[in-house]
Amino acid sequence: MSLDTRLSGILHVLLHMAEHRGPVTSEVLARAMHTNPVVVRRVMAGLREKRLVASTKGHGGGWTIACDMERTTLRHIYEAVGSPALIALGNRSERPTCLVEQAVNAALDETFREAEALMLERLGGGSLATLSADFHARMVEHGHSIDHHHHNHSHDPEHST
Amino acid sequence: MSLDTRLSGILHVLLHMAEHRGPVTSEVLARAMHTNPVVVRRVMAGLREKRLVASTKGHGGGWTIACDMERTTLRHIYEAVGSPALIALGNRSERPTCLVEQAVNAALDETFREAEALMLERLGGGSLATLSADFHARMVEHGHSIDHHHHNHSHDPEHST
DNA sequence: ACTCATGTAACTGTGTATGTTACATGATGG
DNA sequence: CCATCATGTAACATACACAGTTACATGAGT
Repeated sequence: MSLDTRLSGILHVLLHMAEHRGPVTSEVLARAMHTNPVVVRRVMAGLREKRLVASTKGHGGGWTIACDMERTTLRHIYEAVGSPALIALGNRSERPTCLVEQAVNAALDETFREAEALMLERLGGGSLATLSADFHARMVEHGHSIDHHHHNHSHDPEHST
Repeated sequence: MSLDTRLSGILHVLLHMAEHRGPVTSEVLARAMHTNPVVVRRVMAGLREKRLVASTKGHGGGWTIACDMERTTLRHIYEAVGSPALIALGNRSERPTCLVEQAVNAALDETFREAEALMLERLGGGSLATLSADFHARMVEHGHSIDHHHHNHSHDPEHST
């Protein structure tokens, strides 16, 4: 089965935005994410509805973070992209009349619910700030080498990736 | 995303088989599962390789359970159907050179791994016998009413669902 | 031999995430 | 005020995996 990568992608994009002072265009974010600007806008639209990011049009426009990164968790982001299914397995039929199927569903649903709850709890326990801090730690670990990441530390945000 | 229902379906089928004395044909199992006989054979092929079920051709042929239902766990069945992905989310790229993406992947992978481990543990903790017992308990609860499940208790296995 | 049932290949159907093109809308700057 | 830039969105194309279907070969039983 092909996996849903919207959460992964949008987190990547948000962390890049956090390193910028001004707005970042979909065009720039799309290059960092190796995808199309429209895909970025499509996913960002969900975050904008939740006021996690803001967009401005025209010259010098683009996307900016509009939330407190300390308070915003990965779960908030997950929900903003539409709360896609976390578990890849399912039952053949909900509300079956067959008792055999009811027993099977009950056993599997229990397992699925537990795993889903665990994932939501873990996502709710990590903030964007924590994630960004982890990124910075990795940067230090790599000796701030610009070659090994997509962000540059120059004072000109126009040339960052 | 559409869910993988092979585990659910095959468990349904196995529990029905457990109520039968002789072999059960793909045709009969397919009707209980509301699907096509070929789909049943396709999934059962994986179980046969693991010697969990056996198949016989010709008159009076069909599928029979070839394992100890006390010792066989849902995890064994899960693996027999090919260990499909449990988690529906993924990273946009494995082994990224971008440190931002590495940080994102690390955070998500940790969560995914934990949830996956939990699911495998739960699946490994439930046997086919337990599941079958749960089914029988449900049957008692419903006053053994034949109308509410697909299995009949007559002495003629040829007319069971 | 005839029938029944599995074994399997090949093809189709379907749903969803993703990618792309096209164009409208609105903001900025000269 | 008009050209440019960037978002907003619809519409369509693509990719992929599970599920369903058709067709036919193989082997077992009567």
